[in-house]
Amino acid sequence: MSGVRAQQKQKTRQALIEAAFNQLSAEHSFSNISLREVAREAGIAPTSFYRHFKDMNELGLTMVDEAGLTLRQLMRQARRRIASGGSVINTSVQTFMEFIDTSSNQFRLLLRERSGTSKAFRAAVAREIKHFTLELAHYLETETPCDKNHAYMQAEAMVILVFNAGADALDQDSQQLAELTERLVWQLRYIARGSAHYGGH
Amino acid sequence: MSGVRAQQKQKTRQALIEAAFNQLSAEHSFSNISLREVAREAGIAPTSFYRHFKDMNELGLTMVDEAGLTLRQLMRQARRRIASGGSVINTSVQTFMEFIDTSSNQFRLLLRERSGTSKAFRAAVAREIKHFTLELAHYLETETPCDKNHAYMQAEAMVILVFNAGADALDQDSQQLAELTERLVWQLRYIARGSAHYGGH
DNA sequence: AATCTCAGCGTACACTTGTACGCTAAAATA
DNA sequence: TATTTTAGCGTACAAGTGTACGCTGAGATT
Repeated sequence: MSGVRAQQKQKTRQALIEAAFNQLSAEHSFSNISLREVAREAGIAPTSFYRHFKDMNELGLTMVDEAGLTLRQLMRQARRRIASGGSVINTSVQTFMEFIDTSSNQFRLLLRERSGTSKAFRAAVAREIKHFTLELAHYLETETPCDKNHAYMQAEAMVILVFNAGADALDQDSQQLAELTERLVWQLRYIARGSAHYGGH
Repeated sequence: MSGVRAQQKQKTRQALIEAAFNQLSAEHSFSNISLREVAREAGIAPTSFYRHFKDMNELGLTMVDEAGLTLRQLMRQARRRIASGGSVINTSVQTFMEFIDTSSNQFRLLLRERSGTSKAFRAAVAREIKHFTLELAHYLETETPCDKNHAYMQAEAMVILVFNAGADALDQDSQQLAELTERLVWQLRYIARGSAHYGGH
Protein backbone atom coordinates (compact mmCIF):
# COMPACT_ATOMS: atom_id res chain seq x y z
CA MET A 1 0.00 0.00 0.00
CA SER A 2 2.49 2.62 -1.09
CA GLY A 3 -0.47 4.81 -2.03
CA VAL A 4 0.76 5.78 -5.48
CA ARG A 5 -2.82 5.56 -6.54
CA ALA A 6 -4.31 7.73 -3.78
CA GLN A 7 -1.47 10.18 -4.15
CA GLN A 8 -2.17 10.72 -7.81
CA LYS A 9 -5.86 11.14 -7.09
CA GLN A 10 -5.15 13.81 -4.53
CA LYS A 11 -2.95 15.51 -7.07
CA THR A 12 -5.55 15.82 -9.79
CA ARG A 13 -8.11 16.80 -7.22
CA GLN A 14 -5.90 19.69 -6.25
CA ALA A 15 -5.35 20.43 -9.92
CA LEU A 16 -9.09 20.79 -10.34
CA ILE A 17 -9.31 23.18 -7.42
CA GLU A 18 -6.46 25.26 -8.75
CA ALA A 19 -7.86 25.23 -12.26
CA ALA A 20 -11.13 26.57 -10.89
CA PHE A 21 -9.39 29.30 -8.89
CA ASN A 22 -7.39 30.28 -11.93
CA GLN A 23 -10.52 30.77 -13.97
CA LEU A 24 -11.92 33.23 -11.47
CA SER A 25 -11.21 36.83 -12.34
CA ALA A 26 -12.76 40.26 -12.38
CA GLU A 27 -14.99 39.17 -15.26
CA HIS A 28 -15.51 35.51 -14.43
CA SER A 29 -17.31 34.32 -11.34
CA PHE A 30 -17.72 30.80 -10.06
CA SER A 31 -21.26 30.48 -11.33
CA ASN A 32 -20.14 31.03 -14.88
CA ILE A 33 -17.24 28.68 -15.08
CA SER A 34 -18.22 25.30 -16.44
CA LEU A 35 -17.33 21.82 -15.42
CA ARG A 36 -15.85 21.25 -18.84
CA GLU A 37 -13.59 24.30 -18.72
CA VAL A 38 -12.30 23.32 -15.30
CA ALA A 39 -11.64 19.78 -16.42
CA ARG A 40 -9.90 21.04 -19.55
CA GLU A 41 -7.61 23.34 -17.58
CA ALA A 42 -6.86 20.57 -15.12
CA GLY A 43 -5.94 18.32 -18.03
CA ILE A 44 -8.54 15.61 -17.60
CA ALA A 45 -11.63 14.55 -19.53
CA PRO A 46 -14.90 16.21 -18.54
CA THR A 47 -16.40 12.98 -17.32
CA SER A 48 -13.44 12.27 -15.07
CA PHE A 49 -14.42 15.27 -13.03
CA TYR A 50 -17.01 13.10 -11.30
CA ARG A 51 -14.32 10.87 -9.85
CA HIS A 52 -13.47 13.78 -7.56
CA PHE A 53 -16.57 15.86 -6.98
CA LYS A 54 -20.25 15.09 -7.14
CA ASP A 55 -20.82 18.32 -9.07
CA MET A 56 -19.54 21.87 -9.38
CA ASN A 57 -21.29 22.78 -6.17
CA GLU A 58 -19.15 20.43 -4.20
CA LEU A 59 -16.01 21.81 -5.81
CA GLY A 60 -17.13 25.33 -4.94
CA LEU A 61 -17.74 24.55 -1.31
CA THR A 62 -14.31 23.01 -1.10
CA MET A 63 -12.89 26.19 -2.58
CA VAL A 64 -14.71 28.30 0.00
CA ASP A 65 -13.14 26.21 2.74
CA GLU A 66 -9.74 26.70 1.24
CA ALA A 67 -10.21 30.44 0.95
CA GLY A 68 -11.41 30.58 4.55
CA LEU A 69 -8.32 28.73 5.63
CA THR A 70 -6.10 31.21 3.85
CA LEU A 71 -7.96 34.00 5.58
CA ARG A 72 -7.49 32.53 9.03
CA GLN A 73 -3.80 31.90 8.44
CA LEU A 74 -3.51 35.51 7.42
CA MET A 75 -5.16 36.65 10.59
CA ARG A 76 -2.78 34.67 12.72
CA GLN A 77 0.05 36.38 10.90
CA ALA A 78 -1.51 39.77 11.61
CA ARG A 79 -1.78 38.98 15.31
CA ARG A 80 1.89 38.10 15.34
CA ARG A 81 2.76 41.45 13.82
CA ILE A 82 0.58 43.22 16.34
CA ALA A 83 2.07 41.35 19.28
CA SER A 84 5.50 42.48 18.22
CA GLY A 85 4.42 46.07 18.57
CA GLY A 86 2.30 47.17 15.62
CA SER A 87 -0.79 49.36 15.69
CA VAL A 88 -3.84 47.15 15.76
CA ILE A 89 -5.90 48.88 13.14
CA ASN A 90 -3.11 49.73 10.74
CA THR A 91 -1.54 46.31 10.90
CA SER A 92 -4.83 44.53 10.37
CA VAL A 93 -5.84 46.69 7.45
CA GLN A 94 -2.45 46.36 5.82
CA THR A 95 -2.48 42.60 6.24
CA PHE A 96 -5.91 42.31 4.76
CA MET A 97 -4.98 44.43 1.77
CA GLU A 98 -2.06 42.13 1.15
CA PHE A 99 -4.44 39.19 1.18
CA ILE A 100 -6.54 40.86 -1.48
CA ASP A 101 -3.50 41.58 -3.55
CA THR A 102 -1.89 38.15 -3.37
CA SER A 103 -4.97 35.94 -3.15
CA SER A 104 -7.44 38.02 -5.08
CA ASN A 105 -9.26 35.07 -6.51
CA GLN A 106 -9.81 33.51 -3.16
CA PHE A 107 -11.13 36.82 -1.93
CA ARG A 108 -13.33 37.19 -4.99
CA LEU A 109 -14.88 33.83 -4.30
CA LEU A 110 -15.78 34.75 -0.74
CA LEU A 111 -16.95 38.17 -1.80
CA ARG A 112 -19.27 36.98 -4.52
CA GLU A 113 -20.61 33.80 -3.06
CA ARG A 114 -21.46 35.68 0.09
CA SER A 115 -24.42 37.03 -1.88
CA GLY A 116 -24.56 34.33 -4.53
CA THR A 117 -27.36 32.10 -5.71
CA SER A 118 -26.66 29.06 -3.59
CA LYS A 119 -27.83 29.06 -0.01
CA ALA A 120 -25.19 26.49 0.88
CA PHE A 121 -22.51 28.80 -0.49
CA ARG A 122 -23.84 31.80 1.34
CA ALA A 123 -23.93 29.81 4.56
CA ALA A 124 -20.39 28.54 4.02
CA VAL A 125 -19.02 32.01 3.44
CA ALA A 126 -20.99 33.38 6.37
CA ARG A 127 -19.42 30.70 8.54
CA GLU A 128 -15.91 31.65 7.45
CA ILE A 129 -16.59 35.30 8.10
CA LYS A 130 -18.06 34.46 11.46
CA HIS A 131 -14.88 32.65 12.45
CA PHE A 132 -12.97 35.70 11.44
CA THR A 133 -15.30 37.95 13.41
CA LEU A 134 -15.30 35.80 16.53
CA GLU A 135 -11.54 35.75 16.68
CA LEU A 136 -11.43 39.50 16.37
CA ALA A 137 -14.15 39.85 19.01
CA HIS A 138 -12.16 37.67 21.35
CA TYR A 139 -9.10 39.77 20.79
CA LEU A 140 -11.00 43.01 21.44
CA GLU A 141 -12.56 41.59 24.55
CA THR A 142 -9.30 40.63 26.11
CA GLU A 143 -7.13 43.49 24.92
CA THR A 144 -9.46 46.44 25.36
CA PRO A 145 -11.85 47.40 28.14
CA CYS A 146 -14.99 46.22 26.49
CA ASP A 147 -18.22 44.44 27.23
CA LYS A 148 -18.55 41.04 25.55
CA ASN A 149 -21.65 41.82 23.56
CA HIS A 150 -20.28 45.13 22.39
CA ALA A 151 -17.02 43.45 21.49
CA TYR A 152 -18.87 41.19 19.11
CA MET A 153 -20.89 43.95 17.51
CA GLN A 154 -17.76 46.04 17.17
CA ALA A 155 -15.88 43.18 15.56
CA GLU A 156 -18.75 42.46 13.20
CA ALA A 157 -18.94 46.06 12.05
CA MET A 158 -15.20 46.22 11.55
CA VAL A 159 -15.08 43.04 9.53
CA ILE A 160 -17.86 44.27 7.28
CA LEU A 161 -16.09 47.55 6.62
CA VAL A 162 -12.79 45.85 5.92
CA PHE A 163 -14.41 43.36 3.59
CA ASN A 164 -16.20 46.05 1.67
CA ALA A 165 -13.12 48.16 1.38
CA GLY A 166 -11.39 45.09 0.02
CA ALA A 167 -14.07 44.73 -2.61
CA ASP A 168 -13.61 48.33 -3.68
CA ALA A 169 -9.87 47.91 -3.69
CA LEU A 170 -10.13 45.29 -6.42
CA ASP A 171 -11.27 47.94 -8.90
CA GLN A 172 -8.96 50.77 -8.02
CA ASP A 173 -5.46 52.02 -8.72
CA SER A 174 -2.88 52.61 -6.01
CA GLN A 175 -3.70 56.31 -5.69
CA GLN A 176 -7.36 55.63 -5.00
CA LEU A 177 -6.40 52.68 -2.88
CA ALA A 178 -4.40 54.88 -0.55
CA GLU A 179 -7.35 57.21 -0.05
CA LEU A 180 -9.68 54.28 0.41
CA THR A 181 -7.42 52.79 3.04
CA GLU A 182 -7.20 56.05 4.89
CA ARG A 183 -10.97 56.39 4.98
CA LEU A 184 -11.26 52.83 6.18
CA VAL A 185 -8.85 53.45 9.02
CA TRP A 186 -10.88 56.45 10.13
CA GLN A 187 -14.06 54.46 10.00
CA LEU A 188 -12.58 51.70 12.10
CA ARG A 189 -11.51 54.32 14.60
CA TYR A 190 -15.09 55.60 14.74
CA ILE A 191 -16.27 52.16 15.66
CA ALA A 192 -13.58 51.59 18.25
CA ARG A 193 -14.38 54.95 19.82
CA GLY A 194 -18.12 54.51 19.71
CA SER A 195 -17.96 51.03 21.07
CA ALA A 196 -15.71 52.18 23.90
CA HIS A 197 -18.23 54.88 24.72
CA TYR A 198 -21.22 52.57 24.93
CA GLY A 199 -19.63 49.34 26.01
CA GLY A 200 -16.44 50.34 27.78
CA HIS A 201 -16.05 49.33 31.39
CA MET B 1 -48.95 61.10 -34.53
CA SER B 2 -51.02 59.69 -31.69
CA GLY B 3 -48.06 57.56 -30.76
CA VAL B 4 -49.93 54.29 -30.50
CA ARG B 5 -46.83 52.68 -31.89
CA ALA B 6 -44.37 54.21 -29.47
CA GLN B 7 -46.71 53.60 -26.59
CA GLN B 8 -46.91 49.89 -27.29
CA LYS B 9 -43.16 49.72 -27.65
CA GLN B 10 -42.68 51.33 -24.28
CA LYS B 11 -45.09 48.82 -22.85
CA THR B 12 -43.28 45.72 -23.99
CA ARG B 13 -40.00 47.31 -23.02
CA GLN B 14 -41.31 47.64 -19.51
CA ALA B 15 -42.64 44.08 -19.73
CA LEU B 16 -39.11 42.90 -20.47
CA ILE B 17 -37.73 44.79 -17.50
CA GLU B 18 -40.38 43.37 -15.20
CA ALA B 19 -39.95 39.90 -16.58
CA ALA B 20 -36.25 40.14 -15.79
CA PHE B 21 -36.87 41.40 -12.27
CA ASN B 22 -39.35 38.59 -11.69
CA GLN B 23 -36.79 36.01 -12.61
CA LEU B 24 -34.37 37.27 -10.00
CA SER B 25 -34.63 35.39 -6.73
CA ALA B 26 -32.53 33.93 -3.96
CA GLU B 27 -31.32 31.23 -6.32
CA HIS B 28 -31.29 33.12 -9.62
CA SER B 29 -29.03 36.06 -10.31
CA PHE B 30 -28.97 38.34 -13.31
CA SER B 31 -25.97 36.63 -14.85
CA ASN B 32 -27.81 33.35 -15.04
CA ILE B 33 -31.06 34.48 -16.54
CA SER B 34 -31.11 34.16 -20.30
CA LEU B 35 -32.36 36.42 -23.02
CA ARG B 36 -34.73 33.69 -24.11
CA GLU B 37 -36.27 33.20 -20.70
CA VAL B 38 -36.82 36.89 -20.29
CA ALA B 39 -38.41 37.15 -23.72
CA ARG B 40 -40.58 34.14 -22.98
CA GLU B 41 -41.84 35.59 -19.73
CA ALA B 42 -42.47 38.93 -21.40
CA GLY B 43 -44.49 37.16 -24.07
CA ILE B 44 -42.41 37.99 -27.13
CA ALA B 45 -40.18 36.01 -29.46
CA PRO B 46 -36.51 35.79 -28.45
CA THR B 47 -35.39 37.72 -31.49
CA SER B 48 -37.77 40.58 -30.75
CA PHE B 49 -35.75 41.31 -27.66
CA TYR B 50 -33.27 43.16 -29.84
CA ARG B 51 -35.88 45.73 -30.81
CA HIS B 52 -35.56 47.04 -27.26
CA PHE B 53 -32.09 46.31 -25.98
CA LYS B 54 -28.78 45.75 -27.68
CA ASP B 55 -28.11 42.81 -25.36
CA MET B 56 -28.73 41.57 -21.84
CA ASN B 57 -26.09 43.94 -20.55
CA GLU B 58 -28.09 46.93 -21.63
CA LEU B 59 -31.20 45.53 -20.00
CA GLY B 60 -29.29 44.96 -16.78
CA LEU B 61 -27.92 48.48 -16.64
CA THR B 62 -31.42 49.82 -17.14
CA MET B 63 -32.55 47.66 -14.25
CA VAL B 64 -29.80 49.00 -12.05
CA ASP B 65 -30.96 52.53 -12.83
CA GLU B 66 -34.49 51.59 -11.92
CA ALA B 67 -33.43 49.99 -8.65
CA GLY B 68 -31.36 53.06 -7.82
CA LEU B 69 -34.36 55.23 -8.45
CA THR B 70 -36.48 53.16 -6.09
CA LEU B 71 -33.79 53.48 -3.48
CA ARG B 72 -33.63 57.24 -3.73
CA GLN B 73 -37.39 57.60 -3.57
CA LEU B 74 -37.28 55.49 -0.46
CA MET B 75 -34.74 57.75 1.11
CA ARG B 76 -36.84 60.82 0.46
CA GLN B 77 -39.66 59.07 2.22
CA ALA B 78 -37.42 58.32 5.18
CA ARG B 79 -36.39 61.96 5.42
CA ARG B 80 -40.03 62.94 5.53
CA ARG B 81 -40.62 60.57 8.42
CA ILE B 82 -37.60 61.95 10.23
CA ALA B 83 -38.65 65.54 9.67
CA SER B 84 -41.98 64.78 11.28
CA GLY B 85 -40.21 63.74 14.43
CA GLY B 86 -38.72 60.26 14.10
CA SER B 87 -35.38 59.07 15.37
CA VAL B 88 -32.84 59.34 12.57
CA ILE B 89 -31.21 55.95 12.91
CA ASN B 90 -34.30 53.94 13.74
CA THR B 91 -36.36 55.48 11.00
CA SER B 92 -33.68 55.01 8.38
CA VAL B 93 -33.05 51.41 9.30
CA GLN B 94 -36.74 50.61 9.39
CA THR B 95 -37.31 52.24 6.02
CA PHE B 96 -34.45 50.34 4.49
CA MET B 97 -35.68 47.04 5.83
CA GLU B 98 -39.03 47.74 4.26
CA PHE B 99 -37.28 48.31 0.94
CA ILE B 100 -35.65 44.93 1.22
CA ASP B 101 -38.92 43.32 2.07
CA THR B 102 -41.02 44.91 -0.65
CA SER B 103 -38.44 45.28 -3.42
CA SER B 104 -36.19 42.39 -2.64
CA ASN B 105 -35.33 41.70 -6.24
CA GLN B 106 -34.26 45.26 -6.87
CA PHE B 107 -32.09 45.03 -3.78
CA ARG B 108 -30.71 41.69 -4.86
CA LEU B 109 -29.68 43.16 -8.17
CA LEU B 110 -27.76 45.99 -6.53
CA LEU B 111 -26.29 43.67 -3.96
CA ARG B 112 -24.99 41.11 -6.40
CA GLU B 113 -23.91 43.29 -9.27
CA ARG B 114 -21.96 45.42 -6.86
CA SER B 115 -19.41 42.63 -6.91
CA GLY B 116 -20.41 41.04 -10.20
CA THR B 117 -18.46 40.19 -13.31
CA SER B 118 -19.16 43.29 -15.35
CA LYS B 119 -17.15 46.39 -14.65
CA ALA B 120 -19.93 48.53 -16.11
CA PHE B 121 -22.39 46.97 -13.69
CA ARG B 122 -20.13 47.44 -10.73
CA ALA B 123 -19.60 51.06 -11.67
CA ALA B 124 -23.34 51.63 -12.13
CA VAL B 125 -24.15 50.18 -8.73
CA ALA B 126 -21.31 52.08 -7.12
CA ARG B 127 -22.74 55.26 -8.61
CA GLU B 128 -26.17 54.59 -7.14
CA ILE B 129 -24.72 53.84 -3.75
CA LYS B 130 -22.60 56.96 -3.95
CA HIS B 131 -25.72 59.06 -4.57
CA PHE B 132 -27.26 57.46 -1.55
CA THR B 133 -24.16 58.12 0.52
CA LEU B 134 -23.77 61.71 -0.61
CA GLU B 135 -27.32 62.56 0.32
CA LEU B 136 -26.82 61.05 3.74
CA ALA B 137 -23.52 62.89 4.15
CA HIS B 138 -25.21 66.15 3.24
CA TYR B 139 -27.90 65.48 5.81
CA LEU B 140 -25.37 64.68 8.53
CA GLU B 141 -23.35 67.74 7.71
CA THR B 142 -26.27 70.12 8.07
CA GLU B 143 -28.09 68.43 10.93
CA THR B 144 -25.24 67.46 13.19
CA PRO B 145 -22.09 69.29 14.29
CA CYS B 146 -19.75 67.57 11.95
CA ASP B 147 -16.78 68.26 9.72
CA LYS B 148 -17.50 67.77 6.01
CA ASN B 149 -14.91 65.11 5.42
CA HIS B 150 -15.90 63.19 8.48
CA ALA B 151 -19.54 63.49 7.50
CA TYR B 152 -18.76 61.69 4.27
CA MET B 153 -16.73 58.96 5.88
CA GLN B 154 -19.42 58.51 8.47
CA ALA B 155 -22.13 58.29 5.84
CA GLU B 156 -20.11 55.83 3.81
CA ALA B 157 -19.56 53.53 6.76
CA MET B 158 -23.22 53.68 7.68
CA VAL B 159 -24.40 52.87 4.20
CA ILE B 160 -22.09 49.89 4.03
CA LEU B 161 -23.34 48.51 7.32
CA VAL B 162 -26.97 49.01 6.37
CA PHE B 163 -26.45 47.39 3.00
CA ASN B 164 -24.74 44.40 4.51
CA ALA B 165 -27.37 43.98 7.16
CA GLY B 166 -29.90 44.03 4.36
CA ALA B 167 -28.06 41.25 2.62
CA ASP B 168 -28.12 39.15 5.77
CA ALA B 169 -31.76 39.96 6.31
CA LEU B 170 -32.65 38.25 3.04
CA ASP B 171 -31.70 34.88 4.49
CA GLN B 172 -33.16 35.15 7.97
CA ASP B 173 -36.45 34.71 9.77
CA SER B 174 -38.14 37.50 11.72
CA GLN B 175 -36.62 36.43 15.03
CA GLN B 176 -33.08 36.63 13.72
CA LEU B 177 -34.01 39.76 11.82
CA ALA B 178 -34.94 41.54 15.00
CA GLU B 179 -31.58 40.70 16.56
CA LEU B 180 -29.79 41.68 13.39
CA THR B 181 -31.56 45.02 13.30
CA GLU B 182 -30.74 45.70 16.91
CA ARG B 183 -27.06 45.00 16.32
CA LEU B 184 -27.13 47.24 13.28
CA VAL B 185 -28.60 50.10 15.27
CA TRP B 186 -25.86 49.78 17.83
CA GLN B 187 -23.22 49.74 15.16
CA LEU B 188 -24.61 52.87 13.59
CA ARG B 189 -24.52 54.51 16.98
CA TYR B 190 -20.86 53.58 17.31
CA ILE B 191 -20.13 55.35 14.10
CA ALA B 192 -22.16 58.41 14.96
CA ARG B 193 -20.40 58.64 18.33
CA GLY B 194 -16.98 57.99 16.97
CA SER B 195 -17.41 60.44 14.16
CA ALA B 196 -18.64 63.09 16.58
CA HIS B 197 -15.56 62.50 18.68
CA TYR B 198 -13.07 62.92 15.86
CA GLY B 199 -14.91 65.26 13.56
CA GLY B 200 -17.29 67.19 15.81
CA HIS B 201 -16.93 70.96 15.93
C1' DA C 1 -0.16 -15.22 -10.01
C1' DA C 2 -4.95 -14.32 -10.15
C1' DT C 3 -8.33 -11.14 -9.03
C1' DC C 4 -10.36 -6.84 -8.00
C1' DT C 5 -10.69 -1.72 -7.88
C1' DC C 6 -11.18 2.49 -9.93
C1' DA C 7 -9.11 7.04 -12.21
C1' DG C 8 -9.46 8.47 -16.56
C1' DC C 9 -11.18 8.22 -21.43
C1' DG C 10 -14.22 8.56 -25.67
C1' DT C 11 -18.61 8.48 -27.56
C1' DA C 12 -23.13 9.94 -27.56
C1' DC C 13 -27.29 12.50 -26.54
C1' DA C 14 -30.65 15.79 -25.36
C1' DC C 15 -30.75 20.62 -24.17
C1' DT C 16 -30.17 25.49 -24.01
C1' DT C 17 -28.04 29.40 -25.52
C1' DG C 18 -27.34 33.83 -28.62
C1' DT C 19 -28.30 35.65 -32.84
C1' DA C 20 -28.37 36.09 -38.25
C1' DC C 21 -31.83 36.55 -41.84
C1' DG C 22 -35.95 37.53 -44.17
C1' DC C 23 -40.94 38.14 -43.83
C1' DT C 24 -45.39 40.45 -42.45
C1' DA C 25 -48.75 43.59 -41.05
C1' DA C 26 -49.85 47.67 -38.99
C1' DA C 27 -48.80 52.36 -37.82
C1' DA C 28 -46.67 56.67 -39.37
C1' DT C 29 -45.67 59.80 -42.86
C1' DA C 30 -45.93 62.14 -47.20
C1' DT D 1 -53.98 57.33 -51.08
C1' DA D 2 -49.28 55.65 -51.75
C1' DT D 3 -45.04 54.97 -49.40
C1' DT D 4 -42.00 54.14 -45.69
C1' DT D 5 -40.92 52.49 -41.11
C1' DT D 6 -40.62 49.08 -37.71
C1' DA D 7 -42.23 45.76 -33.76
C1' DG D 8 -42.65 41.21 -33.71
C1' DC D 9 -42.31 36.47 -35.73
C1' DG D 10 -40.42 31.87 -37.42
C1' DT D 11 -36.73 29.32 -39.05
C1' DA D 12 -32.12 27.93 -38.75
C1' DC D 13 -27.52 27.21 -37.08
C1' DA D 14 -23.28 26.75 -34.61
C1' DA D 15 -21.58 26.46 -30.10
C1' DG D 16 -21.45 24.97 -25.57
C1' DT D 17 -23.46 22.55 -21.66
C1' DG D 18 -24.09 18.38 -18.09
C1' DT D 19 -23.91 13.71 -17.82
C1' DA D 20 -25.12 8.50 -18.90
C1' DC D 21 -22.63 4.44 -20.35
C1' DG D 22 -19.13 1.18 -21.14
C1' DC D 23 -14.22 0.37 -21.73
C1' DT D 24 -9.25 0.11 -20.39
C1' DG D 25 -5.09 -0.45 -17.97
C1' DA D 26 -2.48 0.18 -14.06
C1' DG D 27 -2.20 -0.16 -9.08
C1' DA D 28 -3.99 -2.76 -4.92
C1' DT D 29 -5.36 -6.96 -2.69
C1' DT D 30 -5.59 -11.68 -1.92
